[in-house]
Amino acid sequence: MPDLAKAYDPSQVEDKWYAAWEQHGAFAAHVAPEKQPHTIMIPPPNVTGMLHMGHILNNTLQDIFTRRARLEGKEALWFPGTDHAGIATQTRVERKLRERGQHRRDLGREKFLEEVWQWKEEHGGIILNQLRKLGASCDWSRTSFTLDEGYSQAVLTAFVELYRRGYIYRGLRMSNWCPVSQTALSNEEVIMKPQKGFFYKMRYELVEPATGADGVTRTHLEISTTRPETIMGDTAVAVHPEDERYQHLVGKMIWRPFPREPIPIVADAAVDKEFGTGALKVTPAHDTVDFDIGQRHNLPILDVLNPDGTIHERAQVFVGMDRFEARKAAAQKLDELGLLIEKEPYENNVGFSERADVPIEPRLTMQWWLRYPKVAEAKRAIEAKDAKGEPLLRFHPQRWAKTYRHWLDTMERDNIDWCVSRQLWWGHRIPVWYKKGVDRSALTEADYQNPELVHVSVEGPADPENWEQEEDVLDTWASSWLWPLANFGWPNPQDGQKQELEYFYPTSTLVTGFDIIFLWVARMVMAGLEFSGGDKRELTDAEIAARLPFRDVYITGLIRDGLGRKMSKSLGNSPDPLDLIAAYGADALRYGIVSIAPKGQDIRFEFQPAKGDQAIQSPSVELGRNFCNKLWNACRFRQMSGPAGDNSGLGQILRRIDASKLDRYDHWILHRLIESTQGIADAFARFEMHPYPQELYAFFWSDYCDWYVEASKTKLRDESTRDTVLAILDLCLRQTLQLAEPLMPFIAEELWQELGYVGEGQEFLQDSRLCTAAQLRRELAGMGIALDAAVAHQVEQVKELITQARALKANYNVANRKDVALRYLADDAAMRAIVEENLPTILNLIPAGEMPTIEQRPDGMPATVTSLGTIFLDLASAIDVAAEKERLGKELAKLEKGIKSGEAKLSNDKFVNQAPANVVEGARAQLAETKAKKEEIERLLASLG
RNA sequence: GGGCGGCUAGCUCAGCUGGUUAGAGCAACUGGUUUACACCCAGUAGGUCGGGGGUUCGAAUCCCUCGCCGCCCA
Repeated sequence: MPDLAKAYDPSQVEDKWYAAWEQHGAFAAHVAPEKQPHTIMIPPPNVTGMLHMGHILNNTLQDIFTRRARLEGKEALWFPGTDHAGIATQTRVERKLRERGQHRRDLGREKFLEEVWQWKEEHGGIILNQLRKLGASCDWSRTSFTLDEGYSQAVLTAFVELYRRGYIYRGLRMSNWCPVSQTALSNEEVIMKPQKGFFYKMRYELVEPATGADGVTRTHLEISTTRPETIMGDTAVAVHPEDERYQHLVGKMIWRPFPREPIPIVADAAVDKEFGTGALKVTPAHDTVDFDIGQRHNLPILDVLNPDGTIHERAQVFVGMDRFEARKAAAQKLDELGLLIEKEPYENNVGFSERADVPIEPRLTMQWWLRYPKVAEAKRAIEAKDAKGEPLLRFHPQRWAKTYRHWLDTMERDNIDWCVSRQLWWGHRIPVWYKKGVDRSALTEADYQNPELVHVSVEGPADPENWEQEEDVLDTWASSWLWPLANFGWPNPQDGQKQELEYFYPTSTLVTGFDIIFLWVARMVMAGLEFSGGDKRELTDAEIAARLPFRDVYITGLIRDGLGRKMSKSLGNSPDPLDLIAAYGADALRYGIVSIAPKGQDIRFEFQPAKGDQAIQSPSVELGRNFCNKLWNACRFRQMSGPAGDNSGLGQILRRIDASKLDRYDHWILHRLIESTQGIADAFARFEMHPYPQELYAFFWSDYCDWYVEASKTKLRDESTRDTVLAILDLCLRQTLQLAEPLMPFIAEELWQELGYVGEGQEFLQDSRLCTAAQLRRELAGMGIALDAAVAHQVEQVKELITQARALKANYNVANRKDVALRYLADDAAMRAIVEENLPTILNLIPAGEMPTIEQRPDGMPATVTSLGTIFLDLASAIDVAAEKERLGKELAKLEKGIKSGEAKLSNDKFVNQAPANVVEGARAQLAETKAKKEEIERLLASLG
């Protein structure tokens, strides 16, 4: 009796093995010079985050790459950790304080940070434990956090170095301001969203009426805007210098309606003549285009908004009102003044704060800026080729390199700098100190270089009592861009870390979503190029290759719901992955998510939430669960089929095979095993994970279970072949478990242990080594088993014959009769040999009671024509001649179509002469086979009268 | 406005540098439980590969063009 239960139950298996792996330090990686390193740095999730479907996909893939590398004998390190997520975490703690009626300023900086650390301690480990449920084989002993002591040193060092190298400056510039978080943001954290609003057409009164070239005298100028609440900040009206309608007005004054004040009309090429009325109200404090116009015309900057988005006293009207309330109020006031012409519905793109999800305000603020280093080198990384002709930095799928490239081009062309300061407390405080009493807003560029006034260092000034530290902290991405470096102790490696950095860096593969190619991937590349190695302005290709933080970037798609919508909390269309694990098991979820993840495309994940006592449901995860169960039961069948043999290694299993006892099926399944091993290896080499579960499924389910195991049942009853067949089953299962382990580690481990595959001195499946297709072929050859592709092809023909026979039975409604009598007719002796040799198996698989070979075509029997000959179904009663004729007629038409196309091709001299010989030969062979079938069907039809 | 994708069976997608008569899974339909698995087995049906043009002996595949759909950057 088998030890295995009738159905696979992941709950009995998963936690047990994860605990065992962790206890034995199975995922710990060490410097091992004799082995090739394989390193993956986890994209650090937010420390207070929760696992969502995106994490499942992303981390399953990382685990697959890591576990596969282990099986290939590499020293595989998957480095885990979390990100302090400045805005997100601070916002959550502030929300908690608000519930207590407090504000962070009430506590002061230090006390507030204590609160955040407290929150981090309570909620910080959750997501990492969730990853354990998924089976993630991270080296947890290394778990890192971007605000750890050592990591912080690295972040501050990077800042100080960049400052020293001249990449960092402080300046009053237009930046993206989030009125909710009350901090500046970088361009990359602003999401453009189409927003429904109104386009207000209004008129401003000219101080003096003016007569144009057309002789018409105007008293007003029409202007359109989507933001009337900024009228109070207008310091000019601008028109295009070549706009004939307005040329006579340039240089004149016009009344700002409220507060009523004359402002100039200027000419500026930035104005779009075609847009709206072609006249633009200029609010330099609240729009980047307007700011630039203001700079060109020396216009005053009148900021009428408070940091929280309410109206400032300077505006004189609507003071204290929220900006959106003020918009309505301003429109109404325009109307009251008779200045509003019309208000039409309008949709435009508005920048939203990624975290707070509110429209950002372009605002003139003092911030710290970083000129991106090594932009040219970052571009060369995808262009320069290594010795094998591959790019130094590879994106998978490759097209994402274009996106990466496009962003770098824009940064370079438009001189866009990175705003790295944040007006937050949770983060790395900028390591800059100002001499007490210094007016910071008055500091010049030269002052910043004067150590008497400004101190920049990691340690801080020696006399801190005389200095005040900068209040701002750094953008979280300005810490995570050092992730691959800082985690190995850069810039001050402690004991042993120096070798670690040398060994594990550059890392192998980065797995991440396309949405952070700019935020993270490109910046990590630049940080690696700038810091991994000495201070050097320009790098050679070899230096780029050595400094890059990773070689391959695997870009995943975005998970959407069944309707194609982005998954979000507010829509409630995102399943809790832990519910799915509870319902189906982690392996099933991993299988399901990888099998629906096409290359780099968005992924639709269908599911039905739990309802009543009905657990959560998902078709793709169900597929994974079914596959697990199939794997389980195939192993269960193996246990039931005979006593266990020595399975402790590939060699031990091979020695149990008697090569002389192998038949066509054995050759065929071993051939397929090698093909699948190769197919999966190819998928890994190309970084295409979609074919991986498919190949496993096709081999294991469709070939091994549906055909080989079924065929082997006859031979298992025969004492003379039994041991050899058992050894082949063991061999196939062993290789399958190894191939499946990266995808489904839990069930693979359980079955590996259960079937006794654990080798001498080994503990887990991961301690074994995966044979390549070539090695496997060699090992088999070493045992006198030379696989013959022609023999494998014959089995495909036998499969076709069986399928045809089954279909014939089904057509006559005797599909489930096992005792039907068939007749077999073939002129070709070779064909007959194949069929007769395999007859017991064939009869078993059809199934049929008998199928003697006959010499004469019998009358009155329905038949089917296969590539190995004709099969007749002997029905005791007369057949339905009309129905049989119709069926054969349809088949005949299909064949004739094939013949027509084949003949057309072969009668074309150009095809015969120009196409490759094997293609022509293939066409000939197929035509001959199709013709033979057709002729046979014609004979059958004739015999029906 | 600039750029990047997608359009193949009812649904989700494979079909890579052009080469046999276009595939898979799911769903549908028919039939099945004598002991690996109903989380199963066997079978059936379903596509003029978004439209049009071109290159070629040969196009789902390459080129042009048009049409939708999605995303990114302005």
